[in-house]
Amino acid sequence: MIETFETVAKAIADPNRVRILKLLECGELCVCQITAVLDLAPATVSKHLAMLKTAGLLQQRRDGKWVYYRRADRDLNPYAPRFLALVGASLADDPTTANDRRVLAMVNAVPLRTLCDQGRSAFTTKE
Amino acid sequence: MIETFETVAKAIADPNRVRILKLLECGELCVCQITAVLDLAPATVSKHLAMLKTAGLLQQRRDGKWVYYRRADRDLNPYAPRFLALVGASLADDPTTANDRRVLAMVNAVPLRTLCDQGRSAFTTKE
DNA sequence: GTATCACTTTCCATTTTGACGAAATGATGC
DNA sequence: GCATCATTTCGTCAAAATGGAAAGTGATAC
Repeated sequence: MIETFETVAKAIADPNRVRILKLLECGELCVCQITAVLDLAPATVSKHLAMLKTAGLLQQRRDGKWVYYRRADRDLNPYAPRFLALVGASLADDPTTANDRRVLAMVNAVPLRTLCDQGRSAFTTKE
Repeated sequence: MIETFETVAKAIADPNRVRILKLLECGELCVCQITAVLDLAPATVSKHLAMLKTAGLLQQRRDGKWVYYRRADRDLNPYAPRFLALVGASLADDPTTANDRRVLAMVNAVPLRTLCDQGRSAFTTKE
């Protein structure tokens, strides 16, 4: 019980994982899109996503080569919904959150193929 | 902002600190009482309490030699109330929480002086 | 004043975490 | 079959977290 609680609490206790949760409030995203916004190594993002999934906060869906993550709708962890609600009610006016959303808009403007090929430079070097 | 959030989230992400928060739902407690229930070194408990206080989850009060901690009533951290509510709504039927409350009852049955002198043995070796 | 007591701070050892590159996986497309 | 591509797992490292013993603080009692 308390171990289950701990798993979710620890999952929330990292700023990059919270950024991921805030991003996914706008809808599901592919790993390469999340990677582009966070500006971290793919391996790092993948591990964060795995932890959030283990904590029951996220669910996974594969579509061809791409893997999409979204906020969990079924509750695999009894504490997950409460934590998701808490994150949802927090950081609405946080600068990092706001900036991530701005970057996400640029990411969304680029086709997935281009994004995977060129990574961040697909939109940062776009005058 | 997100750093402030992170501070509280990290404070919650340790089982012993959650145990402390659950204990303090019953009312304020002296450090030696908390130490007796958790069965950890005083230095360790003190450090956990300091972290919870820094996170804005707890407040402190000195009464003579004794220092009492209680859940924060003023919000020093904007996210603290939400986290306190979340913990309050969780782990009601957790075995660790239940056992801690049982031990707390025994601790409360012993005068503070005796408890500080003898520590845990003040009630564990009471046939 | 000094001694004592409850607690806190300062180390230090051990464990855990977060990050990345390199190699492995698993699906697509030829 | 094989090559390619998005993602994951593995191995490694530095940084952070946990726990406790020892020293330090600050209040009480004499």
